[in-house]
Amino acid sequence: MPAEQDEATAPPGRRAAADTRDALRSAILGGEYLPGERLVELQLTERFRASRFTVRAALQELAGEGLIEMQRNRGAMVRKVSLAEAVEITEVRMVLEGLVAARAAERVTDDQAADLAEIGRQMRAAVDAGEFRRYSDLNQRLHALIRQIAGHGTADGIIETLRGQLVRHQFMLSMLPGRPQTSLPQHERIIAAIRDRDAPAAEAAMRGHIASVIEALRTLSPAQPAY
Amino acid sequence: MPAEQDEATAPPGRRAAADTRDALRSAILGGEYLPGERLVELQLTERFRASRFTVRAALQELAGEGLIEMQRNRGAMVRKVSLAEAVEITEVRMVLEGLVAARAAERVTDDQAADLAEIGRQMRAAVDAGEFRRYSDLNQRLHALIRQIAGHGTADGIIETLRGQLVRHQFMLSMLPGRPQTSLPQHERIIAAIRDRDAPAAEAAMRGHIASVIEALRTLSPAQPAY
DNA sequence: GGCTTCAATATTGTTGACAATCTGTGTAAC
DNA sequence: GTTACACAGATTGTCAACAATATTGAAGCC
Repeated sequence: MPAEQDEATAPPGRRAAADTRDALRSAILGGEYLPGERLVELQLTERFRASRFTVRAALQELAGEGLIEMQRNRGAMVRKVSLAEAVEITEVRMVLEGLVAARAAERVTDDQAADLAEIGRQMRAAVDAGEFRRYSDLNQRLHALIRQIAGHGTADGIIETLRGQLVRHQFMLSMLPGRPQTSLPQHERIIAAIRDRDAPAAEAAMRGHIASVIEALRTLSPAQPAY
Repeated sequence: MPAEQDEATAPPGRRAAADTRDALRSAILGGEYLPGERLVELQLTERFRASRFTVRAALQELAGEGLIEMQRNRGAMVRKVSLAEAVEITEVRMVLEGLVAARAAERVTDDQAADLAEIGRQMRAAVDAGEFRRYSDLNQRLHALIRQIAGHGTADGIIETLRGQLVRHQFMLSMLPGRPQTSLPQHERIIAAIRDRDAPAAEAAMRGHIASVIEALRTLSPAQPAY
């Protein structure tokens, strides 16, 4: 039953709504549209080979995710996230990921604990080798695995939405010298607490980790545009 | 400049998109559409005197809020929130309101502290008088005031969204006998901690309060439909 | 020169119609 | 009696055209 059209082999004709939404989100997250940039429906129509109806539906969904802002009769633009907002968003992530870490500690299986430990080892190797990009990828995998172990759909969805709003800031963060040396032991503490099934320790470790991310964010203040 | 049309005096013609969304949300929250009930676009068109385009936009927004679910080619229905999901949602609220309470403790002014204390006194009076409805209203006002003091837009928006998903469950909760006697001292602890500018205590008190809500939720298990 | 006014243009808001898909019912074959 | 099928009705998905609104630039006035 070929109910869903294969995206790869889709003819040069129109795109489905979900495809357009995903493509536009990737373009925004990939930095092809900068914060504050206007998203004109006609242009998107041409770029994504979709009708205005489809484009508009995609814009509305992304507005719901906080990636863009829409004003009546004035169209959509990529949302600018101020430093203060970035801090707020990360504070929310801090408590949510803390909740998730605690729940992961309660539910982790031996196999999953081994997977966590393996990521921890690779992280240390990456830091030792100075492979920052690889460390950043592992960082994302670690947080994703913890969320998977926790199986907390509600928190997971919110965290994922918030993460999208911060791509630009997080990119700047990963450029900060000395971050890996600071965060590696924090990650290791998180892994250890989950392995030990110590929920309060896991929550505390995760919160401490993200609290230090917030501090680092604040040091970026000058790099932030005025508005 | 009468850019915005006055809702009250709006002619019997079409409704604006935002109005339709708000009206539909109120109808769902007010229980006029039950969980699982299908929301047929044509019916909504007639009820809200809006075009299908407008109705569809409203449905998409409410889907983003988690109030309804949309399936391709199968339309929208009011979301059923299982007990497990209600617990998850309340867990998220627990950590978010904890964050907000801590921040309120850091930022509260003397005037605001006095307002909090006044609500606390009225709560006690309402419990003593057995006025449960009034106590429930005060409960909502208390949480709202704390969030206003904190001024944490990101957490605030998420909490508000989650609250909408739980109206039905919270209604059942307020019917539980003995709840006010349990929650009143918890509320008083929260107020005292914020008044004392003790952020960690405020967070702990708020988390303890909502944790007991979660426990109460779990006792509702048999009242919950199978799916 | 700077400010207001006004028209031209660009862009978004909305509509009704048509196409695609799903759902339920009745019929026929086994 | 049960299953498979096909058809009809209901419902959603998409489109292109039209209406309403905001923006831009130039002309006129002080």
